[in-house]
Amino acid sequence: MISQRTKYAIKALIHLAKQEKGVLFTTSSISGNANIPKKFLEQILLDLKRASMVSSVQGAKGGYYLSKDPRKINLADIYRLFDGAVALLPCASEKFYEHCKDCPDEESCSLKWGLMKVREKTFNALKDISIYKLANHK
Amino acid sequence: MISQRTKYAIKALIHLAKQEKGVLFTTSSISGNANIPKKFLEQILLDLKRASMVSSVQGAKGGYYLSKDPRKINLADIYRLFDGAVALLPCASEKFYEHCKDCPDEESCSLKWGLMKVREKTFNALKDISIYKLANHK
DNA sequence: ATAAATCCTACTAACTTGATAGAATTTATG
DNA sequence: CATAAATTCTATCAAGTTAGTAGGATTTAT
Repeated sequence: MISQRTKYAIKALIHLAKQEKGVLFTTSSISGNANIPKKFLEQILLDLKRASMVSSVQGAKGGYYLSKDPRKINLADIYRLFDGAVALLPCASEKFYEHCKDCPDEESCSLKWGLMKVREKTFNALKDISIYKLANHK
Repeated sequence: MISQRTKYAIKALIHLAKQEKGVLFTTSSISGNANIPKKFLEQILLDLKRASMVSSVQGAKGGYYLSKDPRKINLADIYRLFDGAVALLPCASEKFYEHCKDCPDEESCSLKWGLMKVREKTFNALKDISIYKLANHK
């Protein structure tokens, strides 16, 4: 399951990607359009900014816009930003690897082996879905 | 991420699958071998029993054994039993479907469409890994 | 100067998770 | 038949996470 944060982030990015580029959107307008609590969305947009997916203009008449080609923003990136590891256990993770305390020998752990296979397939599936695809679907 | 419950369940099932069938294992012995807190494992084995993956013999000299062909127990089944939906949102789930309150039209929701594609790939990956494969790996 | 906007930090209620505890029940065995 | 060994069942709890709220500081167009 993805968190609300991730879900809202994706919806906000789709919203931005549907517009001509260069156009600014305020938190309020995205909030209203995508049905996301405004103050919560503020935090999410800031995180997306820190991750260089969006940029902002401060002050009156300011707002947010996509700062990256929507073909190059995909669900794997967004998922990792808010929810962390794609893998089902830290020991099977690429970006969030952690050693399993209770594992005597990770090399020979068949569970780790299995979960790494799952991770690869899930990662490919997530990576294949870009914001561009979502914004232009149908 | 999978919960500890799911992780322990898989480890316990692998342990049972590695033995000749018909042999009984007590909670204590599995707990010791697979490094799982005993009282916690008790609950997990009961859940696995209710799901017909294992059977038990009560009383002294009792214990648990695999009651299903380990080729037919896979990670998707176990995941769903303890952690629920494979899909990343309830609206994209097959077994745990729930309508999205904030979605005006699920038919045309591109996020749902994307997450269903991800769900299918993840599900196939999970389903492909059986307890038999894990128990006989390497 | 003012209003409109982003930016930043702290807080909190509700829920979930990972256990632990204790007792009831069942059954093999001496 | 008494006992010990095992499953079965239910309740409880501490710690962490999530989803959101609150309030203000800062920036900038007009």
